[in-house]
Amino acid sequence: MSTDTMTIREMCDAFDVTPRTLRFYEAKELLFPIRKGQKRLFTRRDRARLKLILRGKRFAFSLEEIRQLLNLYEPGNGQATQLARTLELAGGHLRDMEDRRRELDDAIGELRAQMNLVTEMLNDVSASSRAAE
Amino acid sequence: MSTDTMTIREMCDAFDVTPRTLRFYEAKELLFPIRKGQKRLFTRRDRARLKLILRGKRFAFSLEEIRQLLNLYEPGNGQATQLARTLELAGGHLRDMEDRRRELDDAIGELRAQMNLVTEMLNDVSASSRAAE
DNA sequence: CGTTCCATTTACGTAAACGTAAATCTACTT
DNA sequence: AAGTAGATTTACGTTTACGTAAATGGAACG
Repeated sequence: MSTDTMTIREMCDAFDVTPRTLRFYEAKELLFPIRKGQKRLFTRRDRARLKLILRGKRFAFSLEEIRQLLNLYEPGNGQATQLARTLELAGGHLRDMEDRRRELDDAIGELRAQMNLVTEMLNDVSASSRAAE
Repeated sequence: MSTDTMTIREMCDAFDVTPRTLRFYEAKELLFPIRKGQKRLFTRRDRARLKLILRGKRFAFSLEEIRQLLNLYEPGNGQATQLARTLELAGGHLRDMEDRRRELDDAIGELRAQMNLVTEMLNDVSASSRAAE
């Protein structure tokens, strides 16, 4: 089987980010690449986390918010009270995302309506230009 | 009928932003409040734009991107070529938002799955603690 | 008329998220 | 052994999106 870990350059190519970004995320404790001598090796876990990080960014979550949310996806066999707390947080996050989904649907609907208006305006313009010949 | 315009304070209360933010958006040409003497008066148009601005921010658009997108909602009776260009831009934006919706749906699905896992873990923990009595 | 209360202007400050340059370090390669 | 090509470290720089403080300007109130 293949290496299962990726170098920093492979990561950059795969996710379209810079080395600086990956090191920055590591410094912020969002990623935990292992070290082979001096160099970083990114694991499957790092790749999963990076995917979630980039997704979070597209929805305007700060890196600090993302860092906390990442724990929801790795609730490392804790105490019952800890698991319950995780569920609580996840529930709040879920509601947040559902709200965003509604907002996004609204935005899409409004944009479509607006595009229809513009299309009509365009038809009118070209119709009147034909009539003027 | 009532004034139809709002003071800066009324805007701040209505949209939960600071005066600084509204002046900043005006400086960036995202809002165009009229002036009554020294003071700003925000119109219905400004309120519609602000709503779109805040929405855009929640989806990680930069103010500059938002400024350009705002024009899609006010295609001021231009030339046919101009309207066509607007439609083009709007189409791109629409695809972008539809992509985001798919991504958001994925994220919601994954989070729900994760919550189910945690719920099971929680059940197991409390079951084993009962069995230990 | 003096005070109080906002709004405005101007300008410097700040947090987040990296960019970028310089020096060091390996690891090959010729 | 010398070169070179990529990775790392360190540290200062930059952009975006405002925050914040100081000075100024009406206007409304007692």
